[in-house]
Amino acid sequence: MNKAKRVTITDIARLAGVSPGAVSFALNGRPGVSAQTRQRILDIAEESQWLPNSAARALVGSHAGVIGFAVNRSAGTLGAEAFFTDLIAGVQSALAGKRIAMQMVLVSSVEEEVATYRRWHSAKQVDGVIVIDPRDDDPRLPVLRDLALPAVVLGSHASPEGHPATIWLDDSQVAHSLFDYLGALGHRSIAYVAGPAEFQHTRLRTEVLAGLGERGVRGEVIATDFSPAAASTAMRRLLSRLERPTAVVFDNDVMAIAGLRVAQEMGVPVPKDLSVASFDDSVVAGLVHPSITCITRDTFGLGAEAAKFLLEQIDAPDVLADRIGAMPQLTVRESTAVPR
Amino acid sequence: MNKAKRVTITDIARLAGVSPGAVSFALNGRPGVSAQTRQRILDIAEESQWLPNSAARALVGSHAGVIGFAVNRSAGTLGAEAFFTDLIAGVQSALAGKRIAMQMVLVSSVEEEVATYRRWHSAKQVDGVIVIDPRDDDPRLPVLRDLALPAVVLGSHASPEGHPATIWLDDSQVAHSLFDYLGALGHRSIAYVAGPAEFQHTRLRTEVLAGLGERGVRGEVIATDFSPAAASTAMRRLLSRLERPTAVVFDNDVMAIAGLRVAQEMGVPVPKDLSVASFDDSVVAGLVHPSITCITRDTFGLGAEAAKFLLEQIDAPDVLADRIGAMPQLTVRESTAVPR
DNA sequence: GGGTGCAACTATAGCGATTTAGTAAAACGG
DNA sequence: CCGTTTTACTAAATCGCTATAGTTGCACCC
Repeated sequence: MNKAKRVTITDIARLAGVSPGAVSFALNGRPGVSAQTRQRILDIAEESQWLPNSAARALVGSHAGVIGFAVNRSAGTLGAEAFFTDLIAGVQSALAGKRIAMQMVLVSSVEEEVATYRRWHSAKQVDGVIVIDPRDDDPRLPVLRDLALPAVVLGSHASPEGHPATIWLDDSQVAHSLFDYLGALGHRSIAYVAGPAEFQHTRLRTEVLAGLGERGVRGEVIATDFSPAAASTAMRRLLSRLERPTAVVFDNDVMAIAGLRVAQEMGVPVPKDLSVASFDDSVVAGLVHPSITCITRDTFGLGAEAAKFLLEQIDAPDVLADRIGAMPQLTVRESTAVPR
Repeated sequence: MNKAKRVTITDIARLAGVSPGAVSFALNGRPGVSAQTRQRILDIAEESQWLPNSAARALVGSHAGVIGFAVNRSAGTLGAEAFFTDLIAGVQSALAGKRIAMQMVLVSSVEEEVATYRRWHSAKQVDGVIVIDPRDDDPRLPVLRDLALPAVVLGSHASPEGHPATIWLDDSQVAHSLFDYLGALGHRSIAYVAGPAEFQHTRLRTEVLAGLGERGVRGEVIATDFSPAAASTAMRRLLSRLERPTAVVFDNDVMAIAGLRVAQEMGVPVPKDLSVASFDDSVVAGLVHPSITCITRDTFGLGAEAAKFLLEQIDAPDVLADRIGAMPQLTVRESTAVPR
């Protein structure tokens, strides 16, 4: 068995004939060694394939070299939505090359999420976290503030400026761009099959839809748990009524696809008799037939920006300036049309 | 600003009036302290919300408390496939409760993947890894063996038994269950739109299809990069020919959905004139119209099993007994039928 | 020429756990 | 009741790295 003993800075120090301290200076680009010695040390480190032991580094108090991502979704809905993988892929793209890893954990409640942050902080396991799905009166934000754990929140929330840093996503704008589009097409009865009511974006979207009332649009909201089954049920109920809505908007693409299927099963032609749209895009939304009109967000880019922002904040926790996320675009596809 | 100073075993030792060593014994259920003292220490630790500093633990040489997962897929195809999220969700389910985290990284080549394993091992960043998509002559396996890094490989590969441990997935069986089904329906010309040729499962499936030649089935393989665009192109080419295949099988569900759309665009009724099937299932595959006949694998369960197996191996690296993964099932849906 | 400054290092003290060796007191045994 | 084992601890080393306080040696300058 290959023992593969790990190379430490002490080994390098011995090889270079200097003290471990000098090696540390050299490897971290700190003053305290001559250019010549520094180069010699770097060469030896390279040759002997030295890699820093992250545990030791984390212990001495600098960085853990890890950012954390706690996802509060059931395992089932996780796999269905492309949002997470896209976001993660974006985060990874920003982390590539840097010696920073991402730790991910699935939690099943906000309480558990908060506990995870506490544990991560206490165990010095992560340097910062990415937080999604802000809620009204979000219990996570004060905790992150208390722990002084660097964080980037994606979305819009009521918290005052400052920690935690936020990439603001203007959900009202987003809701407007989709609902206004449907209104402009002539739809006067729109149903919105939403996710859980406690999410901030659900509330904002609901408000925007309600706001269209002045313009003669009757809106209706059905809360679900994001599952395709719930979407099917909602759709079936909507289409069984005498007064059907002429457009149904879903919170994500999987629910929209589920809804689409129900419409087809019930013989309701889309988009002729019914328009369908989704607040979330994905590759598949553009591939099904009819393809689904969606709000297209650069989730990958968002993930990358979030990671970069987080890293900046970890480096300089005091320099805080919230950012505005890229505005999502409306992608009109085949599933929406002028109502009959 | 809340300083939130971290509690260490030294603090607990002081509070309990014992030495840090005794606290360590107590907290780890090791002999060396009286039952009474142990309880007192545990109580104090609980009260003061002590949590082990994982960096310190990793440094002394026990465990890092982290398992690693390096995914070699482009960011784009990652989000499209539910496989990864399902697998990850499964892994997480097995890790929940235990104090073990999962680190994930996206790599873009096998070389980079190998380098990642080297780095992880050298930096003692992970205790073990999960390896997917085995290849012919896989360069990763000898490296893992050399590093003696605990690992679990998912799939079938040519390596002799022993390290790394494997959960064998019988891809020939899987291929048989799908291709034989199509053959039994009466299909005599089957196209297989596959992933990259270097994957072991691509080869095995190709072999099975070729084997059907004796029974009068003409098979044909088109290699792609797993992207829906490539699937569309392949499908368009297949359907433009005079002699169309009567069934097309895709390596994953997203490609199948892309192919389905092409068929619909070209006015080829599915399943009447063309059967479509996929080697990978997902929620969406069952929701599109027509729903797609798939090989359904309990990916979530597989992830959970892989994680459990890996943890066992980390605990006892010498006790190795490969396992047989659960056999995937054929899920017949609307997209396949007797050919005209 | 002796004080001052600076560059280039070394020595050493942690960080928070684990772990081994050592020690005092209690229990045991004949 | 004395020698031996066991119990219940403490003291101290250790992991790999960082950071701070020295310690040289050499140039500079009035």
